[in-house]
This record gives sequence, structure tokens and C-alpha cells, in this order.
Amino acid sequence: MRPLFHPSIEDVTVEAILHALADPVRVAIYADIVAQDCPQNCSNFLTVSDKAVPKSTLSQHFRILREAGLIRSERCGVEMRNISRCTELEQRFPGLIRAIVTAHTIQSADEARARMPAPKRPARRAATK
Amino acid sequence: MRPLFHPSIEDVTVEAILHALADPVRVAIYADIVAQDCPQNCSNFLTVSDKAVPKSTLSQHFRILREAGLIRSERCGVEMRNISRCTELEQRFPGLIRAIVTAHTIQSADEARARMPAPKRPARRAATK
DNA sequence: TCCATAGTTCCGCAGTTCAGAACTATTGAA
DNA sequence: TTCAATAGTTCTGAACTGCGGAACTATGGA
Repeated sequence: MRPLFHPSIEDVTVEAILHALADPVRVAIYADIVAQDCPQNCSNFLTVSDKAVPKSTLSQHFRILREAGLIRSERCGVEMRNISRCTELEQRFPGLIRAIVTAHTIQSADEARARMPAPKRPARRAATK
Repeated sequence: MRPLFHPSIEDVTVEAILHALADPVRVAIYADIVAQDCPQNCSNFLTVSDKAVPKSTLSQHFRILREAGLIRSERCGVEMRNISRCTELEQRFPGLIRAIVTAHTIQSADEARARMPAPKRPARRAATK
């Protein structure tokens, strides 16, 4: 097993970050890692957005996030602890990560709304807003 | 020739945007289109960052930018005028486009600095470590 | 020592991207 | 009208990339 590679922050490229986060599964995983304060292990994500993700695929996804400089992974016993490198990234590319995670949140909310069964409207008279 | 397809703004996805801009040629083209106020035609980009880009490849790149919702293209005589859809995008995903373009600018500046021939330092009496 | 758990690597298939060649569309000149 | 020039698109095969099942490695208990 080759040792885990983490690029130093000045070697991190915009292209690698965007490529890593251009995948719906990876962006969901990453948004979750950013949201949680404590390290997440890989197998927390064996299902993402109610879809099963095979272990091998998951492993690749984590490698791509790691090699793009988005997360830091360290082995801890039998598991892997993954944390985001937000602070470093914020220094290098101010606003980038937050904007992407926010955009992802907006889109997820839209999708959730679109999936809503009956888009019950409030009665006309008592308008919200 | 099929007519040009432009997604409506609410159909634009973060994934498509990130995928489109995860390519060094495309992000360079897009940053340029955003920077210029007037529409740009495709063949302005037959060379990007001093590298020749084949016409067919360029055409694909523009299609991807267009179908991601990043630019609007319209035929104007024999050429194509391309403008960015910044304003709409800013409404849908606030801060996203600006953060990406800024990050790209930072990185380009870094790369330019790294290519500098002699990184002349101010003479520091003692040796350089 | 053996097993369970967590993750990685290998590998074939499917899908994507690249770039050259041929094509279409529009304009302007003869 | 016809022809040529310009700008961009589509087609196509070769190269590349990504997904996921099977086999593997590493670690920690029993």
C-alpha cells in the first residue's frame, strides 16, 4: 500500500479542486466533511444521497479529494480519519471553497423542493412575504 | 447544424459549472470572456496561454461552456459572439463565479512568477540558507 | 493464530475527450 | 449566380478516464 499523498498547499490547483468537486458524490461527501467538525471515516459514506456507493469507488473518491488538496486523511487504527483543509485553502484561494459549498447547498435545497410531493400553496389572503 | 442550446438558469448545475471550469483551457477562455465587456468570438482563442488549440477542440470547449450555462453564444454573420452569463449566475449561485475567476487569477499569477527566469532577491548580506 | 473490519489495488468494460478531416453556413467579390 | 474565404460544427477513431467487482493489505481484537 502506497503511503497517502497530500499536496502542499502551494501545489494545489484550481483545476484539481474543481475537477474533484464536479462529481455529485464527491461534492456531497466533501460538503459533509466540511460541515462536521470532527474527522469522518470513509465508511460513513457507503450511502450518499440514499444511493449505495461501492467501497472501491469510495476509496477512489477519497483519493481524488485528498490529492486535490481538499482533505487530509490519516490512518487511525483500522479506520481513516478525514478532515477538510478549509483553513489552508481559504488562505490560498479566498472564498472559493465557501462559494462552492454554498452553491451545492442551494442546489440541494432546490432539488429537495422539486421532489416535494404536493407543493401546497398558502391560502391567498394570508400571504407569506 | 443543430441549433445552439442554452439551459435556462434554474437548470444550471454546480456540477456542470465545475466540470466546465476544471479544464485549464476552458477556464482561461472563460476568465477572458468575463474580463472583456464586449462579446468574444471563438477564434480569438486559437491560442490559449501560448498554446495552439485546434478548431474542433475549441468548438467542443465552447459547447461545454455554453451547455453548462456559463456563456451565451449567438451567431452574428459568419462569427459567433460569446458573452458570459455572470449576472444570472450570480443570482443563482452568489459568489461562485467570482471566486473561481479570482482563484484562477491568483494561480496564473503564481505560475507566471514561477516561470520568472532569475528571481532576483534583495542582496541579503549573509548566504541564502 | 485466526477472524472481522476498513480501506486499497487490480483490471476489464463503458463512457469521455482530443484532434484531424470533412462538412455547413454566411459573406463578399467577380 | 457562382466562387472563394472565413468561422465554426460534426464525424470518427485513438487515447484516456472512471466505475465497480474481486482480490488484496493493514490493523485490532478474541
